[in-house]
Amino acid sequence: MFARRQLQAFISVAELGSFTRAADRVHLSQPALSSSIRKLETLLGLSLFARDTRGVSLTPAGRHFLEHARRILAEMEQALDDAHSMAHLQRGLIRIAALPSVASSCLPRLTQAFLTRHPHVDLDIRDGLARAVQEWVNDGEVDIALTSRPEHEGLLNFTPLWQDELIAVTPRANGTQSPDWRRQLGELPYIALTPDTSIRPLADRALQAANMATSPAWEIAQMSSAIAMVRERLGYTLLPASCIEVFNLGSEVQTCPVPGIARELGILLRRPLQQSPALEAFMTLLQETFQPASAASSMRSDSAHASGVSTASINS
Amino acid sequence: MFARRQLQAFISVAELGSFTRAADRVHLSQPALSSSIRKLETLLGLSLFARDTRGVSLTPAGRHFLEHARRILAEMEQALDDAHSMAHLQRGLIRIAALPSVASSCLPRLTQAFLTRHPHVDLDIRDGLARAVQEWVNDGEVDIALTSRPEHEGLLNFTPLWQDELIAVTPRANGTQSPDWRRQLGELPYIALTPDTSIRPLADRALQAANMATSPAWEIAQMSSAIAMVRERLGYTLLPASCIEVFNLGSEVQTCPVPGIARELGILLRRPLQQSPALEAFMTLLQETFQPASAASSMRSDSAHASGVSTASINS
DNA sequence: CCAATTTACGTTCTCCGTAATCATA
DNA sequence: TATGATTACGGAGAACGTAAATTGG
Repeated sequence: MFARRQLQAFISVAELGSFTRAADRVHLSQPALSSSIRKLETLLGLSLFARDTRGVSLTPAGRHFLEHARRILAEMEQALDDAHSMAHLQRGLIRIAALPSVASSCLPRLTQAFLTRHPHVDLDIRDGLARAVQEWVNDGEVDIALTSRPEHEGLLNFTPLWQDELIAVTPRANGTQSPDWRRQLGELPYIALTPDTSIRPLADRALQAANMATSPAWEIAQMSSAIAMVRERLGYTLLPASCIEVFNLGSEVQTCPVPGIARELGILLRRPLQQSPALEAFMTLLQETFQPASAASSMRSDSAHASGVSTASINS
Repeated sequence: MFARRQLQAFISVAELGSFTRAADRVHLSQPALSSSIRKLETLLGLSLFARDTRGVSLTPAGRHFLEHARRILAEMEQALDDAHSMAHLQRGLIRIAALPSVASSCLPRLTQAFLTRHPHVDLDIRDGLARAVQEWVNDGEVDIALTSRPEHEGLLNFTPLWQDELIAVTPRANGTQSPDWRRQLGELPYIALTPDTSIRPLADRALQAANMATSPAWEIAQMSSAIAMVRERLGYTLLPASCIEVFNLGSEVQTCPVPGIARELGILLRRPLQQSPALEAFMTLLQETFQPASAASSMRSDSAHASGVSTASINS
């Protein structure tokens, strides 16, 4: 009851003062419209129109109901419009969290690409250290995060997309460079990032694997600070490769890849997945960016509804 | 689309976070509810819920639509309530017009009786001369009028209910009273009401039929003024019988019925009839008051809908 | 007789419940 | 395995259109 067409029919009859013309406007046969109005009257328990062979006019109750009907219909139309706008990405909001390294390397490019495609969707981006990012996803404060794999997934769902190699950042040596990164370090102190970063456990593992001391001489939160200390020859540090293009390392510093150990970066979502069309489009962009060739390996996208409603899901 | 139950179903699922429990609440089988939600999603073109084996949760679009759904549903409920209140005479308004003679004689009693039956219905009563009353009905300013029969009915519909006899109001004679009203008048001047009253043409016809002069010595708008003039022995006047119980005639005045000539009083409506339940109840009261025995002569009341919607009509 | 609405009736589509299937913890 | 959602399918009911009847000028 109170279907949309029924209300439109009623309003049309009220406005046109004629069943015949109203039936024409709402694309219904005149008897069907008559029956529809009669249903409405039965439902409400009173007459809405004063019938006369020469057209019809509203009863007082009908006039009163007309106001309700207009409000209901307007609200319905707006709900439809809103939903369609969202579905067609004419509006929407994605709250994105990212590690600082991601936020300062590839995320800006992704953002730019996404906004070019969907200029009417708002992006809310915040950056933070791994632990904070994980909390945001867990608490539903953000819809999606680009971060490292969490230790315990729980309700979280991590999909790896790319790997970030570690590099050793050392003061520039006077002699020739050694291809072995461990030779470069010599007896320099270890400038570590703080334990709440995603780099720190990785760096420690790399040092351990190389039989080197993991006890840091310094613990620094910001990568830029660590680099500055290296420039002053206070020690060496291990950073994600992506930071090379982010920071101005300067001539006093040289870098050397640390093979074998890499950081998994990817998408962190909370289950159950709250798929909005905008988020879906963003994940499609991620997929195209990081897996341009294969579209069926670890990312799977399947349409659910014939009418364009699709539920893409990314699983590891 | 956007049926009431569908919105209730959606809201229930959103609130309970479970199809099963929501199905129980809205008295639907769980598959039926699932299908109903699916229809809604197809209509809107997006997913409203993030499905998970352990319950469901709203997507951002779903959260947004929930606000719309609540507003639409609330408006629907209120429209239903309003209509039912009107239908059950828990509220309503009747705008009534009446001639001064009616408004000061039988209408107050009718009003009292109606308000006793239906204390929640508002009555808007205005009195005026015949011409004005007719205009009000014609312009839709009132819903019903208790007045005399108009000269040209046109879109108007008059149903006679009772007759108002004419009486001659004369200064008290010293000698014995004559049974013939014409003897009482002697050579007294004629104090007439103004031509826009319904009495005047009637009074003139009565005088004409009795071969008496119809040229008035005075023309007065208010009956009370005419009576006061008779008390001063300025002449005689012809008034509706109902005014006897309205005005304090005093001992200086005596009245005498004028047989044969009577004023038809009744209901004046505009076509098409705008039947509200309240107006219908009022007309039922009129019918009972003026035709307590016969219910089928000139007043006909027939039920239209099984659900209590009835369309009473009064035709001559 | 004409214009407009209502009634009658058959077809089609939708809604809904039962039963079976699927997915996940 | 147990819980909860979806699919499959069949019947009851609603929506709709065509055609005939009704009403009032």
